[in-house]
Amino acid sequence: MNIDFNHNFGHLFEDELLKEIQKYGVYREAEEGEELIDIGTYIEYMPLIIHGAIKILREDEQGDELVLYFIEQGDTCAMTITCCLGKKKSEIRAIAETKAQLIMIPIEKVGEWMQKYHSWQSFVLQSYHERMKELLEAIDTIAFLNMDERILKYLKDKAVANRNETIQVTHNEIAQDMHTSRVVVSRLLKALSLKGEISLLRNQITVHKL
Amino acid sequence: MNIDFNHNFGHLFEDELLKEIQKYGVYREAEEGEELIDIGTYIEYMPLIIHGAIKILREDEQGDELVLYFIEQGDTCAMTITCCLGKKKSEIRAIAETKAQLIMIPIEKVGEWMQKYHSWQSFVLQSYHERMKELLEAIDTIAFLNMDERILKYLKDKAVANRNETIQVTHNEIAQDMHTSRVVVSRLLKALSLKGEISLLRNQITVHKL
DNA sequence: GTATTAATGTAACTTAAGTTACCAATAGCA
DNA sequence: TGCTATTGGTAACTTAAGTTACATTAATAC
Repeated sequence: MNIDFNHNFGHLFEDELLKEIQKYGVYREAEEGEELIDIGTYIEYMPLIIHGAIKILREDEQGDELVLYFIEQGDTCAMTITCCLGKKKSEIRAIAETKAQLIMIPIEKVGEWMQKYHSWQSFVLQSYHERMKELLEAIDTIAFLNMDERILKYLKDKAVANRNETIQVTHNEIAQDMHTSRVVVSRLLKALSLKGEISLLRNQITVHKL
Repeated sequence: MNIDFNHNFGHLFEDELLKEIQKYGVYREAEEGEELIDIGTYIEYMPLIIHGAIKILREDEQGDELVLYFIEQGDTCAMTITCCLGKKKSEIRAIAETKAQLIMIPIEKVGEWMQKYHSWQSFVLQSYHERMKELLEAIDTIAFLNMDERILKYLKDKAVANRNETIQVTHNEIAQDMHTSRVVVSRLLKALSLKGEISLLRNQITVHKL
């Protein structure tokens, strides 16, 4: 089994479960920008991220997007779990933020292991709790913060997900992820750079004080 | 056991589990407006709602509130589940929207039954999924809707929770629940009534086309 | 190098929402 | 009945954010 897998998940699970993951899990790689899950599709696997980061976003009827949060290695996408178990359609879209390596667990195993392995049950419930907290944080952000604070938070989250305080991104991409307009983003980025929070270059932003 | 309990939960659980619930569950009543869970407190019981409705809300550092959603009889508060299992603090506040009757399940039983009873595991995971969907809907609402649409949705949700298309509420209460100001609420309520969506009386709003 | 495209800067304006201030209507109570 | 507190109405203004329009700059293709 992959060395990164053991690094991220090895200590969480008992040996027997690790063997089962090795047996039934399917290894997969994703390129940056690749769509892993689309809204409205049925999910057959639950992904465990062993390397890289994934961007989770929501879309309204008009196709306008809003990034909810980033998930990273050691995480899973909790939204997929009951989608799997209940054969429900996905409520969110998942896009590889960076090149990523995943282990895909077939849905039938997810429920089976919940009863069989206590460590797996804890992991699944813990994942739910983490994702719930992320959603609440997303709500706080859009409900209680101004657009400039939201942009700064987005940049910091993105920098953490990319493990680099300098990120490659255009103003237009930010505008799409935050469900606002490019002009507004440019205006507020300028203000943030004047306040010394960030440095701007074409296609590139460096976040200070991460 | 309470007749409403059997009506709402009886068909979900096997007999043996129902007996355990009867044995370990603690019956509780709550008056309208009573706080059931506060942010930052440790949770010892997971509530099953057998009658009434509960309002779930979020608060920022300044103490500004935002109502996330209402839960009703037959539901539980999924946020409490991992709070229980992981001995975490509550991320939300829960207030009885109406007079309510609850069965409080002690935390140690919640995890135990997850492994023991498949119907309980399904119920808990299903609850998580429902609450996750509610949070996503809350995000859609604040991210994609204008304030007038948000107010109308709030009124409809509240009417459903109260099982009455006429609700007793002041403009100021709405403003607090929606994290806006009373003047804005009055202005938009007037516009909604002119559009024929609602009827206004002092302390009372009737929602048409529920 | 020059043309083309993508990215960014910026002014000027519109709109939704928040704020302040004050008044009127109603309910509840002494 | 009249006083008081709560509730709601509304005008006038401010502010944050969204929009339109166009200019400038940097990257890339040719």
